[in-house]
Amino acid sequence: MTVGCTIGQLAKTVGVNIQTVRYYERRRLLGPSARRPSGYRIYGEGEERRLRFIKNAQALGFTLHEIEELLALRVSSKARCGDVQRKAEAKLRHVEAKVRDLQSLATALRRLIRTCRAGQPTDRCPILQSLERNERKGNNGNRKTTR
Amino acid sequence: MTVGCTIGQLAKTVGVNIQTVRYYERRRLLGPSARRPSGYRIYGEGEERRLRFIKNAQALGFTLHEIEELLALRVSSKARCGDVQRKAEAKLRHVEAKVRDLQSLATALRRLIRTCRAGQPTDRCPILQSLERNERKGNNGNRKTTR
DNA sequence: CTTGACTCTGTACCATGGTACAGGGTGTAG
DNA sequence: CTACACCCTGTACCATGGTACAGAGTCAAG
Repeated sequence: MTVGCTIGQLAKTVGVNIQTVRYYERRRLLGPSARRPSGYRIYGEGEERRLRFIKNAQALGFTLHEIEELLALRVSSKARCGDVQRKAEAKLRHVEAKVRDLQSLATALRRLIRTCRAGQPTDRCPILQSLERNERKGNNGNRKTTR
Repeated sequence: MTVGCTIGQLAKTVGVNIQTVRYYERRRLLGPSARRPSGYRIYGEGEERRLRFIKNAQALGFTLHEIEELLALRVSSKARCGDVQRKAEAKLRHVEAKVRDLQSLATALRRLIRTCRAGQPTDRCPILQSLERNERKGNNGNRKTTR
C-alpha cells in the first residue's frame, strides 16, 4: 500500500491539503521520491511516514523550522538520541512555563468569578486590575513563549 | 510621572516598539488621550496601564482580538460585574481548555524524553520513531493547540 | 475520442503581529 | 538660527503556516 501514490492520495490518506504538501515541498521538508514522465509527483511509504512525522511534531507544538531540525537529526547518521532529547526538553520547559502562566490566569479568573457581586462596577474587577501590573515575575520579559 | 508623555517615552517605559504602539492604535486597542496642536500624540497613565494590560494579556497567550474583548469589559462604565462574570466564565473555559491541551502535550514530551536512551543513534530514537505513528489518540486531530 | 477528475506551475491571497521605510513637520538646546 | 532628535502619515514589507486560483497538461473510463 502507498507504494507509488499521487499527491492527492498522499494528502487524503494523511489528512492534509494538497496545497499544504506542495508548501512543505517548497519549504524543503518533504519532496516526492520520484516523478512520472508527465511530471506527476510520486510518493512512497517513506514520504508518507515523513509527512506523518511533520504533522505529529506540529501537534506537539513544534514549528516547521524546528521540525526541519528534527528531520535533519533523524537523517544525520552522526546525530545521537541525546540531541533529540535536548530539543524535546527545551520544548517541554517552554510548554510547562506556558501552562504555569495560564494556570495563574485561570486562578485569577476563578477568583474574579467567585468574588463578583453583580452590581459592582467593572473598574474594580481583580483580573482586569491584575493585568495592569508591571511585574512580570516568573516570565521575565520573555513573551513569545510558545509561538 | 507619565502625566503627558510622547509616544516614544511611552514605548520606552513599557518596553514596546513605537511602531507597535501605532499598530495597536490602528487596531483600535490603544489610542492617545489627546493630541498636541502639532499632532503629537499625548499619553497619560491610563494609556500606560492599558498598554501594560495588553502586553501582560498577550504574554498569557491571548490574541489581540481577545484582548480587545477584555478591554471592552474594563472600559465600559455601564458594564457590571455580572457582565464581566459571564465573559470571565467563557474566558476561563477557554483558558482551561488551553491548559489541558498543553498539559497533554507536556505529558507526551515527558514520556518521549523518558524513553530516550541517549547514546543511541537517531535512527532508533524513540522520540523520532513515535513521531511517525498514525494514532493521534489523546489529541484527536486537534492541532492548533497553542497557536 | 470525449469527458471528468486529477495534476502541473506560478502567483496571489489570507490572518496574525508586528517592523521599516520615505518624506515631511516639530521642539528644543546651544 | 541651526542642528538634531523626535514625531507625523502612509505605505510597504517581514515571518509563519497555509489556502486559492488560473491556465495548462494528463489519465482512465466509457
